[in-house]
Amino acid sequence: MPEGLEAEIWRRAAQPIVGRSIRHVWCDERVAPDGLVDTLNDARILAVDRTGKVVQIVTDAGVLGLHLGMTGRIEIDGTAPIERLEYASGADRPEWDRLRLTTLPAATVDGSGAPAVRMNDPRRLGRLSLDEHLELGPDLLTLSAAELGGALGRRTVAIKSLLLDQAAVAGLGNLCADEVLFWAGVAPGRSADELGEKEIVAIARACRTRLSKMLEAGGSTHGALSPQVRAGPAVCPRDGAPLQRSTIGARTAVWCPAHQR
DNA sequence: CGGCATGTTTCGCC
DNA sequence: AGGCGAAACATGCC
Repeated sequence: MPEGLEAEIWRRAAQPIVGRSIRHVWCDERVAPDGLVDTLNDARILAVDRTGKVVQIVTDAGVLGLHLGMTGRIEIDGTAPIERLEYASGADRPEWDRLRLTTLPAATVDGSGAPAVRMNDPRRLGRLSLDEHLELGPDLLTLSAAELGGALGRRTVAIKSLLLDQAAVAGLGNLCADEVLFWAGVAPGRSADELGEKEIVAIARACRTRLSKMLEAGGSTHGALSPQVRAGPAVCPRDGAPLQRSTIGARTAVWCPAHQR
């Protein structure tokens, strides 16, 4: 599930660890930069932030970045804010753990000794970073028409590909990009530079309004184009026309040719 | 077995 | 130089 919405859910859920000290760090060295463990041991957690899809644990010794990839999940104090991933195994095997971080004080909720932060990622496309400089576009939840217009420029890529470009707009993934275009009434394959002002306004507005609703509903899978709708032959939830599946930018786009033009 | 999956990075070609 | 598209990465599931 990890798109910007999931990262935001995890960021919120992680706030209880702010103010604690890191007692022990373990990580899968294949997905972490050298020196990460030594740097973070005994550091104090100052904040948990989000930049695009990246959850950032800010400490007085450095910023730990959690990139979830396609199948990464986070547990806080032994509790998973998002229980299961739509396009990943329902299993949760210890050998898929990529980060275990314990704190003082430890979790107070259940006294189970569970890590304060645990990242589990079956597919191992996710990774950890330390003091990484991120060059990302404006955030998906607050995107303005002016910001989107600036990102479009003279780009000739499909608008959907541009929305997935993290340097253009930060935090959108495949599901949210389809969802936003669905509500904005714009076909995903349209060249970015040929969009009119009204369409730019509609896309930016759809980001702010629809994505906020999806966030409160539970994340990227809670839109009109849910995984259930995407999976099979389905009709448009808005007008009943047959939905179309296309490959755009090497990803599957689901859209309604009747109202997305 | 083939194909597909919420993501990013890299490579070759304009 | 920089935009663009395809391929690669790693793994599980249907």
